[in-house]
Amino acid sequence: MARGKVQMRRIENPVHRQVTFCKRRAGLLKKARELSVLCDAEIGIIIFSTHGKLYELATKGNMQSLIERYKNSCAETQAEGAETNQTQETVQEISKMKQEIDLLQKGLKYMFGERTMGHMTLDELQSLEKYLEIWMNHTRAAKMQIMFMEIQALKNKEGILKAANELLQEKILEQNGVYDVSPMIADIQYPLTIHSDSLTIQNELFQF
Amino acid sequence: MARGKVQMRRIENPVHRQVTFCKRRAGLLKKARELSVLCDAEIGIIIFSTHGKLYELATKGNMQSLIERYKNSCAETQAEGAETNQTQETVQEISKMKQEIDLLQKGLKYMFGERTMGHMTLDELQSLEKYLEIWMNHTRAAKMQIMFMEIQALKNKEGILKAANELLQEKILEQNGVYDVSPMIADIQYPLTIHSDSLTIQNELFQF
DNA sequence: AGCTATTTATAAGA
DNA sequence: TTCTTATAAATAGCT
Repeated sequence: MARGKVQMRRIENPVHRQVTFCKRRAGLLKKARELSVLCDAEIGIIIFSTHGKLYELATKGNMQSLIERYKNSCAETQAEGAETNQTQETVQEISKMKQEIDLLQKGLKYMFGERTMGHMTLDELQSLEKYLEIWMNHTRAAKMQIMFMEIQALKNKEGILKAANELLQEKILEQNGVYDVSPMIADIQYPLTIHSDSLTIQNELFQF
Repeated sequence: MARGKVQMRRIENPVHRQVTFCKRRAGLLKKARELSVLCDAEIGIIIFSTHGKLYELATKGNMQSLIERYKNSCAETQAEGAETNQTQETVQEISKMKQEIDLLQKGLKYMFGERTMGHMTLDELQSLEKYLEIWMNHTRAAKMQIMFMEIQALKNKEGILKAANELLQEKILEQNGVYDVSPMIADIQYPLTIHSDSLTIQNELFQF
């Protein structure tokens, strides 16, 4: 496209190919981001280089949620058993978050649109993004703590229950030396469905 | 890119946006095919238009196999359930975070200090803070998911243990009708100390 | 990694 | 949609 037309076939010179890969890859991802912004589209790109190195882009949310959406959109219902229930509710949460992200993007455009964005280089924007990220840790930390306490409480509960189980088993063995109770735990079916109450914390944390 | 520079923001005119979407989508897919041929790369593109219509491209094989390859390639990154307990590392992480917060505050002053901060009202700053917060959800979401899975796993464990307890208590009552075992749980001391291994998730979540 | 001469992509208009 | 065309972007070949 410059200094000579290029033939649409695999570039045989490895150095030349690597350079072109690098340049065009950057160009492709830029174009994708532009299309996403200009036309409000959700775009995901996965690139594997000749030697298997992965490059990816997901313009909204993450690649995982995009792939989920893709699979849903393809209507290829793969019966994967109970594990699908978990991801399904998670996907719902993610789409809810996507709405929040859209809101933000509009907000940020309002805040920065004409004032600074236009005068900032890509490097500056990347730095800004990093600063914002670090700053938010401060705000998040408090909310995170709630979650850690929740986890801790659950782990404590687990410990208590395990100890109780052991004592109860000992008690049984005292009373009946030959009866083996350990298979009892294995018999209890593992509950895979995420119950709505387990998502309460999530909702609280995303309210501001 | 012709007959006038275009601003990188959502095109508000729906007709204009649709036309641009159509043109740029074609351009993007063409670029992807070119890159794939020239550099022998495997490329997959998924595009969802504003109204959810799906457009896709997979340069080698089909999208399904590409997604499989993608997941395999990602699997390396997702270290699962590595709960190594190291209180020292946690402390180091916290001080590292404090440094990052300081860095950020300096960075923000640099970014906004003389340019816009001085011209922003308190209301504007508060709005800004809120927007930043919402934006960060995007980045956090993936990490949050790990925590929710952790919580879910613990709740499942709890459920199993509780059920096991009940069965064990029933068993005891069967064998000894007068012995009351319920106080046993209350007798176990509640562990208030947060053990270091429960903070491992925190470390992972604050790494970028 | 930068630098241009060219080729491409595409915004606006028809 | 599709075509045209003036212009903005991307980038091939070199350093």
